[in-house]
Amino acid sequence: MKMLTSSCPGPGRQESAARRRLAANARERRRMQGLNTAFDRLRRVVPQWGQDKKLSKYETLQMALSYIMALTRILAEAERLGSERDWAAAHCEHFGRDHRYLPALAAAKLPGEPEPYGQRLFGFQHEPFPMAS
DNA sequence: TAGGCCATCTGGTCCT
DNA sequence: AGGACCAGATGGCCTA
Repeated sequence: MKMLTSSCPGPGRQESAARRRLAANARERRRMQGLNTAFDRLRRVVPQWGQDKKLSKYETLQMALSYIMALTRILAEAERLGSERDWAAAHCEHFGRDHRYLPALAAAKLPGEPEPYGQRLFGFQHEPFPMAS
């Protein structure tokens, strides 16, 4: 005797499948919302050249990568300079005493400057990911 | 109007 | 079996 299988969907089975699909859709929506929340948090800590337009997800990832690399370079420089005192002095020399928040600093445009300060200072630019063709 | 970006749905795959 | 993750398809919104 053959049992009922997926090749013979009864009304109950169809209903169950539809319910599971809807549940999966809802989970996927929540998952993507979580991902977008994470992107928003990342956007807030990453420099944004010109505050007018929100970075796209792709741009956010690129900017985060460039930013981390820039900060890594700064840390390496600090190590090279030796003591924290030397580093602080060098930092003030480069950035001025009142600049403590790097993203804002990096994104800031000086009057008459064509590009943001950080971009000029760090050679800060997009380093595109290899895109699948 | 074309192109870019995004949200959502959907089916497939892998893991527990 | 069910959940998480992923990628493709689709349609909506916005901007140049």
